[in-house]
Amino acid sequence: MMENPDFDLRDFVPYLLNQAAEASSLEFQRLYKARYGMLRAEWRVLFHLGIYGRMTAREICDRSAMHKTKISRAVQKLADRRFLTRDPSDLDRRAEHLELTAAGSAAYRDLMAAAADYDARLMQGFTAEETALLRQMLRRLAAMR
Amino acid sequence: MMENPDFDLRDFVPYLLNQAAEASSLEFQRLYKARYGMLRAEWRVLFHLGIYGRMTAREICDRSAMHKTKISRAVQKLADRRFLTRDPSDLDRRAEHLELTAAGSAAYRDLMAAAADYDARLMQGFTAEETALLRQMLRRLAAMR
DNA sequence: AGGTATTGGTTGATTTTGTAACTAACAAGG
DNA sequence: CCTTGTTAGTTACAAAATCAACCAATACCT
Repeated sequence: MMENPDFDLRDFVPYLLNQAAEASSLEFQRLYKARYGMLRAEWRVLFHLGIYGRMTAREICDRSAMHKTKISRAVQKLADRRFLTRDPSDLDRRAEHLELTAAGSAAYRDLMAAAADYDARLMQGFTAEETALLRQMLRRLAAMR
Repeated sequence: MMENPDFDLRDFVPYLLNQAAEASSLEFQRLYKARYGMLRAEWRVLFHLGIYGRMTAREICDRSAMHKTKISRAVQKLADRRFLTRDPSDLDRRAEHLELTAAGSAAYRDLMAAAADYDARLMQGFTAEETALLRQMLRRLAAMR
């Protein structure tokens, strides 16, 4: 527990991360909200299913580190909008396999393209090396939980 | 709007930022919650007043990019706990100058030391150069809003 | 001065999130 | 089988965030 009298809270990494996360999410958030009326949890579930394909809520939970109630509610809304189907598992009748419908898949591809575009814009002031290092550091920090 | 068919959403910077922000905030959040029963908004107001000294809610709002209702409620709670005093401004009678009390100041210094410590632990797997670059990039991303 | 717009700050209603408790299904051990 | 423990997912309730409306003070404009 060493003291550091020169520490400036404006440099506190969790604080900076939160500021950067909020600022960088804002515009994209408006996009999926405006286009599909989605919340962040819904967008995340959508994109997990888009990337990994058919999977259960539990698997999304493991991979995304979202809380299971958030996922449960997001899945419900996406199912209401016919963006995904729920298919009870034969092996474990508690679990359901979730899978994007054609509409869900289209929304996923649309938002994925928008995200790629947005990401490029966001990072355009940085070099490729800086961006790669940033991603790598963020992944490590995220994995520390 | 150029297409990038190779883009992986797991590399989407806003997503990584959110994951890293959440993971890195978690432990520290528990600390100020346990020690002072504070919410994140309260801790932020506290530390803005600790850093900048006497200032109004509006100034905190500008500097922190928190919503004014969150600040208003955080200020109320901190005032209830006698962590700050509210002093109506002479120049503008709508505004109040906020200032930490001795107790508020002590809490600030305590948490500030804990933050410094936590920050060091968080970044100990990275080089000083990497950490400096990370901070710099986060500041730029945060300022983009 | 008088009218209108803007600003600092608060409040209440609505939405979203987090916490716990719960149901139903499975699993392991005897 | 029967008990105990665990797991997938949902629901109910409490805590918190967001949004719109609001009040009072100030600024702007003529």
